[in-house]
Amino acid sequence: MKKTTIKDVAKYAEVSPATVSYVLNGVKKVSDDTKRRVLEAVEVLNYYPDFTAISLSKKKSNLIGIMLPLVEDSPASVFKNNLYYNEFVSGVESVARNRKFDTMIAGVGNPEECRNWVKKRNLDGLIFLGMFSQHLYNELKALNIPTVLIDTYEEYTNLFDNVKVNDEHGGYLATKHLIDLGHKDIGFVATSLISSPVDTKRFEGYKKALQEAGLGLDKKLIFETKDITFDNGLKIGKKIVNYNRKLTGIVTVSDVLAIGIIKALQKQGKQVPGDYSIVGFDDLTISNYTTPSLTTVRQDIIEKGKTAGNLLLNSIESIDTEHQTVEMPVELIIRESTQQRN
Amino acid sequence: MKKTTIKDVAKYAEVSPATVSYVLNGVKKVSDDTKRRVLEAVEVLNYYPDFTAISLSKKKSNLIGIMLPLVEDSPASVFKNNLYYNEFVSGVESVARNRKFDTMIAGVGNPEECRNWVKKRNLDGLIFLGMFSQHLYNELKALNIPTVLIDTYEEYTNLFDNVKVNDEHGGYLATKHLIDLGHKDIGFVATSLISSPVDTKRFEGYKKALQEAGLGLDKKLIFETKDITFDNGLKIGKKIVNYNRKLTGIVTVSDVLAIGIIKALQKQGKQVPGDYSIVGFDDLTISNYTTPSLTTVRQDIIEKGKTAGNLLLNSIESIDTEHQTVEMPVELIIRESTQQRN
DNA sequence: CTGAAAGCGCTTACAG
DNA sequence: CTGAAAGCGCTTACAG
Repeated sequence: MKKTTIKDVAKYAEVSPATVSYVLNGVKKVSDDTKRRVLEAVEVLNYYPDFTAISLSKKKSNLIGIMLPLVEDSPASVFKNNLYYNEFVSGVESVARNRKFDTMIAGVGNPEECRNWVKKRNLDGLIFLGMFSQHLYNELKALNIPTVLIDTYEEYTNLFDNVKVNDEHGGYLATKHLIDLGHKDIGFVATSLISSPVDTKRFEGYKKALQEAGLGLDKKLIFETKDITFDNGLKIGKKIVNYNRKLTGIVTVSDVLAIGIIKALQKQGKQVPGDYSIVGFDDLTISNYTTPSLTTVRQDIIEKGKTAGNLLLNSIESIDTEHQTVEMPVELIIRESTQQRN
Repeated sequence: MKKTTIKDVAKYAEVSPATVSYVLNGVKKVSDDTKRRVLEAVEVLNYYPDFTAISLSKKKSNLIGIMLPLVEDSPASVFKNNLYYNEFVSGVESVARNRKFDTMIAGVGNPEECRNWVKKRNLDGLIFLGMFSQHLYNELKALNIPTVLIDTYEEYTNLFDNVKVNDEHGGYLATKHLIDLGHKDIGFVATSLISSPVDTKRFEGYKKALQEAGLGLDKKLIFETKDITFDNGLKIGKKIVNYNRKLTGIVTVSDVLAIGIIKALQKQGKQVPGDYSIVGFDDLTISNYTTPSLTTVRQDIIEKGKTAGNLLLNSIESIDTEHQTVEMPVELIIRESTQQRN
């Protein structure tokens, strides 16, 4: 079955291919009569323009890329551990689809790889999910294509569009909630306070809440772990059970971590929220599934993806010309993992 | 920064663009000396061929598509509920990447949409995740591009490559496990035994195990629900608590359903596995996170994605010319949601 | 308002 | 072994 091309349409409508292109692109004033004939031909022949050809001649692919950190040579494991990405990608995809863009996903190992990918596929724009080296951002800048960064606080980051979340407020809400429930010995679990600006922000909120309540900051109550995995949550949970410090409330930087901690506590015969009240962060779909279900700071991740997608597309279509930073709101969702202190 | 093209390389190497193309494609015998000069030029100029152009002239895009059922006009909600898809897509992506293909994801609303997408983007192959109408498959056949179907049992399905799982054996393993633990009153929870062939197969396994053990089949112990969601699990769980039939073991067609059921049982003050032993299906990442963690029939979903990807790419590259059906193995993973009957 | 022609960056018979 | 030329399916100054 031979593919219908613009020539076929032109022939059928008895005009030139150029004219067909004009009406399809809404460019120039084509007479109504001609327009009608072309549209009819398109209809009859069931014609759909070849994006590859359009892409080549317009130098625009209608394709955006979402870059993920590459682990073990494939984004697979990232997806497996980080339920968060999943929903984010869906959000982006959904706005892209509505605006006639397709979206591709790729893991980025090194800056060269990223650049090549953009060149190879003529990507119109990029969304970066996760943290990358400054070197990469320099490359990006040189590439000079619309780019939006997610959850970055680094300085050189202002050169791009940004979507982030009110992390400080999130940390504050979680901590305040525990304080309101009567907890006084509240721990904070994060990946790394120095290398993760996001966690640092949340920590600021934690400190602020403590301070407001006249509670001191006990450095012994701060737990750091390498990255956000269930297993790391497990480890911290075990540590907490045998800890030589009083501790009844735990603020966490991620649901997955919180779930791991709860699981470990339960295994050691502890009750949540009976013995420990725990707050997560993100409100993943699964936070509802666990027992106890998780009290958490919700960020609307799909909405975040949509926002990033719209920002990017606006920039591609020159609707917004200046770099913007959008901060998404955050909300405390109270479920079963927290309760009044005994 | 102007893009480096094949002409630039040709000029630098003092050959024709055609020759550059030859060496890059390993076609025809180019003299070693020429080859060396070309390769050097490529290196020096940091040249990467434009896939868009290649795609247009070769009529091959090095792009494969994964089609998902479209819910609410976007695949977003599908992803949100079906943690399964997520891992599958990662598997496909990972083999595609290794074989120099990129992969795109799209929701498919109707057959036309699907066809247009293939034409628009010159997709080389398609993977279908989920169930679609026979009408769609007819369209597909007409499109005549390599296609692999996942988990289908319908007859017209033999016209394509297939990847499925040993569903019957899975149902058997789950049921046998409960029987071995002393359970005699074992329920079966599925979506729809008539409209879902996958569930029917698993049900066959369930029946077989009962029969082998000399246990009768009680139709009152079969629960059907519309689709696989946590909420539907919740509903069935509630129903089970107040059921007028003895029931201590539950075989389920999905982890998400099982988790919902457990949650509902726990809410009503029941113990799992104390009062009920429950077996899931899939072994999603999160099955480890719940309390109790889930005994389940594991299918290696990432591996399934990889298999589908390889099948598709083999077919695209004419390595395999005949339609194949691959059946993936299944394995019982015993965790905390099942125990000896009291 | 409409069309001929050149161009986007590659590939591939064909000729030599 | 190498290259000139036509072609893939579009778009877009430019001319009329």
